Amino acid sequence: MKVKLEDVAKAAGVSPTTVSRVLNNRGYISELTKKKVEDAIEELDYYPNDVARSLFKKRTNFIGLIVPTVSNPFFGELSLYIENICSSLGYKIILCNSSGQFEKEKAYSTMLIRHQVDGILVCSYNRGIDTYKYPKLPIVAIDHYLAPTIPVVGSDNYMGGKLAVQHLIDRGCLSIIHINGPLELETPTQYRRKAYEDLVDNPVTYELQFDEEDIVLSIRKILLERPETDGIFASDDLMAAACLQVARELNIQVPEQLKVIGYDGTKTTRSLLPQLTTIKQPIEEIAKTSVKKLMDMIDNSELSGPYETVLPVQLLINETT
Amino acid sequence: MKVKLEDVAKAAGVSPTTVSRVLNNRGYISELTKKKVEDAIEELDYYPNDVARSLFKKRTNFIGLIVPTVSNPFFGELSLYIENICSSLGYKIILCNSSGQFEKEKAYSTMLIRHQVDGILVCSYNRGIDTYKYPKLPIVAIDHYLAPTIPVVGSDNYMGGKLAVQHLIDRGCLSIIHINGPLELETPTQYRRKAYEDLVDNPVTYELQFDEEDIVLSIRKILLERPETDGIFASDDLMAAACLQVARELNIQVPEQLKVIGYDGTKTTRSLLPQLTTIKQPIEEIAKTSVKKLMDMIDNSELSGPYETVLPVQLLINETT
DNA sequence: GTGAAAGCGCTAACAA
DNA sequence: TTGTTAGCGCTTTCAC
Repeated sequence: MKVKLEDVAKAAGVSPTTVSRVLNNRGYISELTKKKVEDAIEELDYYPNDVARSLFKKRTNFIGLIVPTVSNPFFGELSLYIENICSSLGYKIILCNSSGQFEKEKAYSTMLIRHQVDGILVCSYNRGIDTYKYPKLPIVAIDHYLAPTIPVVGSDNYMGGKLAVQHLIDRGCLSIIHINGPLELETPTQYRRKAYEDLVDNPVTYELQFDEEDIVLSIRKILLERPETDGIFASDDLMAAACLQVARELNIQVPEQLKVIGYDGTKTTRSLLPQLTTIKQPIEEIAKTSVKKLMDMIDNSELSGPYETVLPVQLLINETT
Repeated sequence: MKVKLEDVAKAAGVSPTTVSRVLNNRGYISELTKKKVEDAIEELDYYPNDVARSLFKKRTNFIGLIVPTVSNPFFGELSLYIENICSSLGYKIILCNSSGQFEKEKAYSTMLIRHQVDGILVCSYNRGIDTYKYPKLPIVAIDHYLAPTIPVVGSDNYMGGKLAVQHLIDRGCLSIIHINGPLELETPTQYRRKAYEDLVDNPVTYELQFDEEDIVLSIRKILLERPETDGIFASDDLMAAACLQVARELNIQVPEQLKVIGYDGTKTTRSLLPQLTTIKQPIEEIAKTSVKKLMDMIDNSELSGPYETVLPVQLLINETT
């Protein structure tokens, strides 16, 4: 059996209450008793049971984090920051990779509620999950509009799209296409797309719904069909990389014949593909802001501050444009 | 207040036990009672409290996952697979990014024990964390030797190093250097390094202890100091990418003048940098095997099967060699 | 400065 | 087929 508080109490010759007091630094304890208890804890290698504690306190210090997939550089980096910040505040992260699937996300949200998480951070793509309406459950959405009552933290997608497309135009592109990826089923990229459509005369947006290999195939098809294309605004850096790969295969010179701009600008991308011109999202700021907002909601049980927070993005000009 | 089992019982006009039975599909219940209870659950929007359940059952279905950082493509991908598999088995992941720091990892392991996790998966780099000795706590280490009693799952690092270096030799490299990164403080890369040192006449290994920007600087310095270098075996793909970047800056032609091989071969790398020749680790297999082993330990409370599992790696030849 | 007792929400003997 | 009761390990009034 695991050693429990009662065992420590017996070993120290005091009551459970006293041990609890030592553990939580609460109330008056004599130095001597404190020492005895601490020795017993040490001696028995005792770890308090946080499940029991959570049950009593009605607070778990767990935060649920729902992302499409932590293997995507953007969400991986975001998850890292979020976890780090939460950890420094005494919160733990339950990681959920929804794959962008409605059913999965729904199952995860139910699971999180049953586990009594203190709050949920959602960066996934599905609307209409009514679990999120669970009374007084603090939720912050990242870059998505989940429901009218759920606050949103994100970066300026319209501005990002505008910066990207305007940059291509400035560089002399005359036939710019826009490529959207499989993960981007809803909200945020719509603004990037809107910016593109607002700035370009005959917008052509491709929505690629497939995975990796298919993406390369699709892009090859697109470039072969539209040889006049001289600019691509990809909705994320992975897409952009696929464009570069296809261009290499087809002997299209980048940036001379074709300019490519991506989106996200994660550290991973900047390390693996430093040539890529891209729109850099303020990932750490998004993490900080969303966690802060969630903590506010947890502590005050209501939303303070703005319903929506929009953080600035940045154009990183490199060699692909 | 949250609605609890008792509320459901009252609403359905039955005892708490009966509700519990319906919830767990245990024992005999008449269809009628079952229906009444289910209606009440629906009506009240009741979610069982898994904290209470865990306390009673002495089982949380939580698995702790300790990685250096989930933002690294290798660990990001590994975490995804691990979480997916665990989720399909009814387990939840508590994510811990240790940054490879001893103190952090120690704090995380204590936290996990206090939260009564059913097991821990460790892919971090610190030895001598005595928390891992906690009685009968199932632990599986990924690619690291934590302690003699903790089983290890990993890929064949020596073979990986050998494949990489032999490939460079086969391609005609005469002056091959090896670059090790900041995250790689211990075990697994040592075998890669050993293979390198076994195969090369005058091995020169650089251990870069700094972060991103410094790495590029260091590599530039190395290449300027050793212009005869015609082959680099980097200990991971990010390092390799930094080498390529420096080569570009210095106008060194890859692969003509310099050949570069990386390590890991994640999907992210293969998307962002498909030109890179690398050693591909069987990430999904590592995830499957380590979770399976952990589940065995949880269910049988002892280790079955081999203490160490070594999975095969694969040489992916691309354009940088 | 310390202890006794009740209870957090749930489950599982054991009875009925 | 259903209910009564005790208890998982902890914290916290309240009493001493």
